[in-house]
Amino acid sequence: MTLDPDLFSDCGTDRPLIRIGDKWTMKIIVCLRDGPRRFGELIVPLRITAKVLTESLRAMERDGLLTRTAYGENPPRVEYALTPLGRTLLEPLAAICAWSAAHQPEVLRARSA
Amino acid sequence: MTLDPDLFSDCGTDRPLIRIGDKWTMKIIVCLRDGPRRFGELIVPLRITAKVLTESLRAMERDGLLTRTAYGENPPRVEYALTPLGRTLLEPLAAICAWSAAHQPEVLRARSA
DNA sequence: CGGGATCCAATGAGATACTG
DNA sequence: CAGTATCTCATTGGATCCCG
Repeated sequence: MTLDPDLFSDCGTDRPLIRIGDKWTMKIIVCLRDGPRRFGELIVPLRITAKVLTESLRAMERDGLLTRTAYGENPPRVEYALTPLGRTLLEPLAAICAWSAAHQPEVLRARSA
Repeated sequence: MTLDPDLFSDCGTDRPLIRIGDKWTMKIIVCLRDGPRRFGELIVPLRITAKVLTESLRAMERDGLLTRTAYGENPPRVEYALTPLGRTLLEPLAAICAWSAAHQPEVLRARSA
């Protein structure tokens, strides 16, 4: 059987809906797993610049994956927290992590050959 | 509890091992799911240029996800097939597809708001 | 502290033309 | 048919400086 020429026509854009494989989305999800975090708290483990972190957080906020809460204090304090929707991403994330953990050596062996 | 500054230090590179979210890898896996396919057969549903398809296939071959078999015929015939390792990617792929199918409307609603 | 503004480098990927 | 060779462009992400 030959492949359907329109096999991927229902994908909307040509990218997957959520850029699940981009550099930051999944790592941010992991960082927020155990509760809300502040901007400066996220910067440290991610080793990300403020600009890129801001862009990533805004994009995830637009998609309903997390919420941004600014408290009118001085110095300013802002907290980011996963929404229930964002939390559902933990499941496919776990599947990818499991695959990676299970097959990483195999890939590295193939790559070095 | 504050975040471990070295939370992601064991990730090797800063990218996930397999670029599971890049534009082509997963789509190619889907195309090869039901058996070997020829180069020209892959081009049609993917709507990809020959150059990019070649690059993607070579990268996946290096990682041991698929095999390339050239038959010494004229006109040339080349077939690509998933390895057992490549086939194991179908599982996390299914998890992502399930998430996308389940939550796509929700994301689109958030995005348009 | 939590950004915004600006500039810049690397990568991915498309278009086009050519070939064994 | 199954590529290769160039060229070009858009996007991502990093560096640096500045601000309320």
